[in-house]
Amino acid sequence: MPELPEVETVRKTLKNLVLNKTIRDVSVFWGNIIKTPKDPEDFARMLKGQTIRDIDRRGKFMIFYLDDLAMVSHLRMEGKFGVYEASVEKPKHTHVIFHFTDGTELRYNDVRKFGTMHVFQKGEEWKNKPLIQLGPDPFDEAFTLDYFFEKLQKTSRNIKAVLLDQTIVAGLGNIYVDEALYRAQVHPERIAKGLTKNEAEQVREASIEVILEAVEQGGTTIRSYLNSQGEIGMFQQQLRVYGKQDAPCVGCGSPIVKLKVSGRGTHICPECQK
DNA sequence: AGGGTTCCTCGGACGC
DNA sequence: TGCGTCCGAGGAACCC
Repeated sequence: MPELPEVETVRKTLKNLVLNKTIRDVSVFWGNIIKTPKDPEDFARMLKGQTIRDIDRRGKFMIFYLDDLAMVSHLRMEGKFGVYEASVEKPKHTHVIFHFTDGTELRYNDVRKFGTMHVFQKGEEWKNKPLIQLGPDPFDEAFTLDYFFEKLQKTSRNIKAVLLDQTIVAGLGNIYVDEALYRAQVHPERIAKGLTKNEAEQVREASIEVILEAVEQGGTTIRSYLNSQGEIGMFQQQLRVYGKQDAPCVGCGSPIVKLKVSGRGTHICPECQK
């Protein structure tokens, strides 16, 4: 499940592979992935002849900058980008292919078909969904304690739901929220407005710390995540609660418990998180 | 405002 | 034991 650290790792590895390549044509095999413009043929027409100039990222979104366009891509659960020679056989679940003029192609593969792509004229990407409402990255200087604490005051949702809300802070998903709340020793079902300012700061700092460590480690590979060079991440070795149900807590030895919070599988140490 | 539903496929669990 | 069936996993848009 690509969250910020996995998307950042994909961004870095993919950038080396596609920079300055020119799109000759685009094939879309599953149209629902293309959200803007609505018609996949218009999407393909816009991209033809454009050269990839940069790849940026905000939260879990990658932003491909071309000559005149910005392509915003979300991998959701299982989306993957890879660059191949056109002669290499196309595997199952390849839904979009960007054919380059040099005989290679950028392929988008996604078993669940949940990923999305939007193309805008450059500059329009921040004025439209999906980027317009996105909050800051956790390590962005805009993610201050005052900002975060004020957001917490305004909602009766639990703290886990708030951390998963991409309009508040962008990039945390189920894995890193569980890890951050464990490190902050805060129970995921705590009502956001009930946290003290000190607890909010613990949560904020733990979120930043977990995300930075995971970026450093090239992300977390659970089941299927690989970067664009086919390499796994290493952060799964640092996980303390996610997927660790029944294992002893590294802090106190009590068994890690799995429960459901806001409809999500959630992992906690019931002794350490209050 | 916030909870429920939807998208989609696979693999693991379950039943016989 | 082996095979078929069912359901959970999950991010975010959309609906009420």
